[in-house]
Amino acid sequence: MNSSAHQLFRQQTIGKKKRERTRGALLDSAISVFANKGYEGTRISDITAHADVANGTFYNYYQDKDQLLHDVALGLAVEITGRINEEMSDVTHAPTRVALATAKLLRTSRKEPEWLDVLLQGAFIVPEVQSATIQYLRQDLEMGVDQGEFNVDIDLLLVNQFISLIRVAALVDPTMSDETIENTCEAVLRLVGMSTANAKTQVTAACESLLEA
Amino acid sequence: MNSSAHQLFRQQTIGKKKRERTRGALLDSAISVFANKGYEGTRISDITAHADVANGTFYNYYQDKDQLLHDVALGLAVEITGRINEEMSDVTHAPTRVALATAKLLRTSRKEPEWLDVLLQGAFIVPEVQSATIQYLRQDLEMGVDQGEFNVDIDLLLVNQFISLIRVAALVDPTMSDETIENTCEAVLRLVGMSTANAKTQVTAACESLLEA
DNA sequence: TCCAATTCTGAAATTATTCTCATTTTTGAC
DNA sequence: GTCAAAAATGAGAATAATTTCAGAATTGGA
Repeated sequence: MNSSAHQLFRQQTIGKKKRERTRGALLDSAISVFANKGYEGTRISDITAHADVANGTFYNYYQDKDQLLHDVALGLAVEITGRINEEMSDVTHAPTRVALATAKLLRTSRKEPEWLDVLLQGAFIVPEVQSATIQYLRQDLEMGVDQGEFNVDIDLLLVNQFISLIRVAALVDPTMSDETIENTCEAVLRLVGMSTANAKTQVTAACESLLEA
Repeated sequence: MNSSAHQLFRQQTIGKKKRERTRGALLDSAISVFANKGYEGTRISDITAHADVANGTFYNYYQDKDQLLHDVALGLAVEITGRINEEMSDVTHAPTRVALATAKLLRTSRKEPEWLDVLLQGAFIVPEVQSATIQYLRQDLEMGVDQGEFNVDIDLLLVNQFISLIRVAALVDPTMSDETIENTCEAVLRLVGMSTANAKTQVTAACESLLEA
């Protein structure tokens, strides 16, 4: 086994001592297996087989699947939100930020479909991952209201509605076509109270700036 | 066991011969157990214990959990969509239909939280249930576009976005408060391209007509 | 009421998965 | 290169869930 395209955690542990490298292999394998079989459907042995280690090795690192999901999903949350936020540090217009963040997130999912899948599984199971995921989003939404661009109350329901639109995109179109990305960006802007026309304009602008970069 | 509040399938099989009554008990128990433990987390023995029958009895009716979920979710889909459609047969204004159907669905969920939960689980696993669920919704959405009220393309992505907003309401607020219902109705109307103000108006009207009935 | 057909039962066989730990192998500091 | 510490191994014990089926119980039509 060990045929993952991605190498997120192994990348992060190159040069470190063996213990961390094996942990990285387990985490990377967990991403692939959770994404393909679902968290509930995954057996410990699926992960050790994928990571090319013996079954017992798992227990040198984690007591159960839950702890593994926690680490994997939180690691993904930090990685993904970190990258996106960094790339948007100079954008101050809330609708642009929201459209850009959504498009960037879905583009990540096109390149690494397993990442978003597992991140979202984690966000619905591990509270800590949910908080980490929601945090940035909420800021941008409130910024949009302050700027008079979004016309809606920001509460937990809205934030979860937002996240569920992201999830649906990955579910309906796992290849994550440009069309799906744009439609989803427009949908989230409509959700926060922008007109269809206005949403289209913002998304077109944001997606163009994405192609330049 | 056998402590369910609801009795959907047993109700439908009263008077029928034993075989159908036992099947009804299994189906009702499946609703409760699937809702509380999730489909993946449910053991055959959880269902037979809840239905107060022996373990082996399950195998007189189904070969595996999948077949049971199919019957349960499809039964719920028929029951729920049937009821709602019947009650709206005289409503021809699309935004009213959509707001009303959403509110009615979420009110069902307040009374029988397990029903919507299991229906939605089924809709994401059993294709036949998905079709049954989507069918009516799509008609109303297209009607809204024809009437010039909805300003958006109707495709599979949009329909799934719609359903995911329903799901989120049940997830975020299992008690399904009036506030959650209204907020969700407004959100779906914004999703299909209505303005925040317009959506509010439609939802207020629809919810009032709901209180009269 | 009777009794053949139907349905249910639950102990036990089967299959699946987790978890342990004595032993072997590898690591990396010196 | 040496060697004590660290890590990995994998067979098998423990636990868990599914599935079967011969016999017991129940049903409902006559």
